[in-house]
Amino acid sequence: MGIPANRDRSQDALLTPYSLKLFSQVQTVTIKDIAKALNLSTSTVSRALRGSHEINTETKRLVLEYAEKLNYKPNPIALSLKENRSRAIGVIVPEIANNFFSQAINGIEAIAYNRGYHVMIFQSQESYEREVVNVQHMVARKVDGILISLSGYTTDMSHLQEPHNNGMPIVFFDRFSEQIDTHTVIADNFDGAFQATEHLILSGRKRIALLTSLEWLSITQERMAGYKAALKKYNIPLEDSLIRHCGFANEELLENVDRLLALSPAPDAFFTTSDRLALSCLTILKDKKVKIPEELSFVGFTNVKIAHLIDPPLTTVVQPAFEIGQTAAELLFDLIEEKKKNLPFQKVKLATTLEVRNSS
Amino acid sequence: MGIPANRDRSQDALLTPYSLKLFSQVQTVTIKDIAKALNLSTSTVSRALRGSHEINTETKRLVLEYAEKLNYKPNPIALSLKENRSRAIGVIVPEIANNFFSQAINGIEAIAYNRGYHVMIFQSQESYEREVVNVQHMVARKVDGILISLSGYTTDMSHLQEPHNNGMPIVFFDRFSEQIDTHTVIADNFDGAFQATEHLILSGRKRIALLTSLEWLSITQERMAGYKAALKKYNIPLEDSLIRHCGFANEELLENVDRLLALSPAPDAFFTTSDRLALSCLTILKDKKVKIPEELSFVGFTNVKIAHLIDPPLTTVVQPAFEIGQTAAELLFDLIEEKKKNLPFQKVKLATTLEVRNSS
DNA sequence: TTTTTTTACGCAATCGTTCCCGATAACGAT
DNA sequence: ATCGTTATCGGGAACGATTGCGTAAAAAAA
Repeated sequence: MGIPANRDRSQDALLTPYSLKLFSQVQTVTIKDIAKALNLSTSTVSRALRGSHEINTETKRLVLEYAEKLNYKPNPIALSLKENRSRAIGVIVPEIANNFFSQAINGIEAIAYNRGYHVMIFQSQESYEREVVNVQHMVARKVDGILISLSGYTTDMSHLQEPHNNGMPIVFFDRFSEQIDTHTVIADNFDGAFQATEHLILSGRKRIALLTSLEWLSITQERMAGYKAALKKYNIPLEDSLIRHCGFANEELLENVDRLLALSPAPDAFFTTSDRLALSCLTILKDKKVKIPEELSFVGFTNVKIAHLIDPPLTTVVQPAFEIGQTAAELLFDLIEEKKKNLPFQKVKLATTLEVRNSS
Repeated sequence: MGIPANRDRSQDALLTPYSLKLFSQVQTVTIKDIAKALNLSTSTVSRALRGSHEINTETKRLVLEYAEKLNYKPNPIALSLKENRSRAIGVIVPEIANNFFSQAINGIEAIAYNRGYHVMIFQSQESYEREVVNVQHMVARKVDGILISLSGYTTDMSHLQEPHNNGMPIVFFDRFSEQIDTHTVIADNFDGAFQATEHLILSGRKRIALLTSLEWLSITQERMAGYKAALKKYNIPLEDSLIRHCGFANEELLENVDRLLALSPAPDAFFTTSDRLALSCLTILKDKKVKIPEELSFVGFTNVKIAHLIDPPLTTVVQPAFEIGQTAAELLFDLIEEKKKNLPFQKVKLATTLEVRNSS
């Protein structure tokens, strides 16, 4: 009986709980508020706020003062919508609970904050699907650029290829893919692995097991190559059964360690090429009462801060994580600000250091 | 002379350098594109996309199909601008390179992703100023809620008080302040410290030094209280000189350790109540060749994953970091979605566990 | 004094989306 | 024949900020 079609909506409005008004939004001062208060147009206020010369000095003063008084802050979302950018960069790492990555993030943030950019951090949790979702979210949120270290299971690159083709600046660090032509920043994985292996050889080890990450990862390939090169230099025959690839499950690692220890002759050294592997592997070996370094030398490839506190103090290849983050961020900003836009893409390689301790 | 007002724009398009098209923006399909292509209005398309009943089934099908084909994704920025929300929550922690916090973040993300929210992670780096900037940025970006563990130097709360008063849902975890009335999730710091101290007492220690964080922090207060309660229970006199507060600089810690060791009689146990303190302190003690646990028992309050690998294996109070993150996130979503809006704010306390190892 | 220039501001479009109103049929009921 | 319903859809105003263009008045040049 004469009930309008939108009855529900008006009722909704009436039924809106008080708390919604109270809780739903943080009111902010807008340029419009300032304009109304000072009897100016929004365009004038806008120009005054950015100090345009075509605004009267007195007017500018009025606007600036009033804006200051009301604590006016420009709405970054409105700006993003208008300008298709966000003054933020996105970072994707497999996990932040990993010293290498958290240090790299610190390096990135150091550079970004200096340049007035914000950093959005995402974890792929070593999941390809999560990585895709994160990339899409970042793109949708109009980040000005992306820094990424690929998840362990990322082989298809179309989620990065598409934004890359459309002009989104992307820089790889640590784990990269050749499929996308852009800047890359990595530790000198080859040399790090070479040094570690050479160190083990020079300390008398001959059957050096290599426990390494998923085979197709760039870091795995490079570290494996360094290992092989060192063996070759010292004429030690390469034995495939000494090389084991591990995913991210602990059982997998346990099985691989078992197989290695079951070899005869058994290996006399373990070189594990990641944070996670090194520590989990050490745990397993200690459980098995393997004496380190007497029965087995042990070298890690990790950035744990407390390698020296471990029993035995852990010999480890350390990556310049902070610097890697810094460099990657700098290269990204070069792309974003199109400084050196005609220069070819670089592959920056930063030196690792071998910290020799008692475990080898 | 009859030049239309929008002449500039068409010229712009012509004058737009190629590189701008190439580099500046990732083009996306909008609702307008779909409307134009299908000869519909944007409102119809919008409604069709969200399955409104007042759109013809056939029209809906057309729109949905076309949107699918062009891979239409709604622009979250436009939505945020319109709806004053972002479907994202913000997290601020002192530092992510800390197992407790990174585990808590994982707990938060687990809950958030289930609910279809994104998580924005920020570090205060134990700096009050950074914390303020981060909070403001999150508020400006219209996060739907904030999870925060306060920086070590945050005493003034106005940066949180203001958004809180304006209805921004905020939940504290780990480090909180009584100044803001909202949900809080913490480990049972009192009980954790009590257990650790009691454990030391029962194993025969009498002069237990407490190395703890900045005095005014909630966690410090609680842990100190637990320590004192345990002493009292066993009638051990409280000695102020055994309690030392440390900031975040290493020299400060070194000085405090020196003073403790110089006491006579010297302490026979160290209880350090944070990740950072425990590990740095252990490093110092090992440098000084202090024998643990013979000369000195040592208990930490940390979430390092490799406490068992340390020499000596570290006795430690472990906080349920992941669960703390989960619980905090759940409470935040309760606030956001106004489920239990009339319930009083809770202070959730989750049990810690004492993992006894050789260092004590 | 007349013309030109400068100064200082407002108008309106735009970014992508939603949603409040209308508008226009078709249809059945009076 | 008139009217109210219902089903479908479009117009246009928001959200907050920027910016090209137009233009009045004031200042400068003629």
